[in-house]
Amino acid sequence: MPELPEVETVVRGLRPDLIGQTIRSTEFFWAKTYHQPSAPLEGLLGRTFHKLDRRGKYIVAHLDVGYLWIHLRMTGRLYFSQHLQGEDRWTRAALGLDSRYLIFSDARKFGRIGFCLDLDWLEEKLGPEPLTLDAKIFGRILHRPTAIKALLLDQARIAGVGNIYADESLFAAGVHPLEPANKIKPAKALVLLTHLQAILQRAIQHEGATIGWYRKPDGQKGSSQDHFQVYGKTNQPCPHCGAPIQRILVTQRSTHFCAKCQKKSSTAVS
DNA sequence: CGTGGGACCTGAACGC
DNA sequence: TGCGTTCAGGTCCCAC
Repeated sequence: MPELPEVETVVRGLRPDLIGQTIRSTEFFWAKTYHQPSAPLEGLLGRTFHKLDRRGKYIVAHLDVGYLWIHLRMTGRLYFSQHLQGEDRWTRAALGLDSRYLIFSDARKFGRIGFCLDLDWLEEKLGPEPLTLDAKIFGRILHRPTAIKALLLDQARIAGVGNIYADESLFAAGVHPLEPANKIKPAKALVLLTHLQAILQRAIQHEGATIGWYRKPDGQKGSSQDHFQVYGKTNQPCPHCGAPIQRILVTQRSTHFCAKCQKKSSTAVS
């Protein structure tokens, strides 16, 4: 599931019900879900939720002592249940709260949960938040010959953008996904940043995109997928010019774009 | 230092 | 029906 808008939606959905709750028990049905290295699991017992935030694609809960973090990766879901085993067959962890469980369900088992006493490691790992990124810093990030799509996906450069919203933003801005970032002129970079932010904001308003596994904590689907222009639209007509949407691979990731609306300004990139 | 490939996993969709 | 293949919103690790 999980790009910035989906994670933000999950955080907003959980926040009112989680703040003030105390962790009474912890259960991990799939051991690897509890990320190592992490502080010992017992440290979570008796901890109270003070604040729930998002940083990039990480959910970060501020406890009275330390931090609980969760990364949904591809198929992670979070919801409340009266049952330790959750409501589906993919429950990997359960945190016992005051009167119910916070369930972590994750079909592909890629998701991770951890407990730490500081967030320095996270800040060292992640670039700035795209929604509050200013043009000057964005311009500095583009000062390298990397294909722009690869750069948008690099969490150490910008935190939170994933495959869908990278494709959608590049299309909206008319930038070819393989365009070397340092070939993008400042004016065009500003257009890209503006579209990226608008698209992420709109996706948050639509409560994320449900293509497969993603659900809001209340079990409902998001509707952001109804507004995609190019993602997953291979061979369908471009909404601007009617040319068929192309699908290529960029750093192993499926990439959708319109070859007519998104021209490369320079020669091919490897 | 950067990137390409494989690994980590399961399930859905599709071709035969 | 069933088998095989391909693909998936993410990230990590290792070889080059």
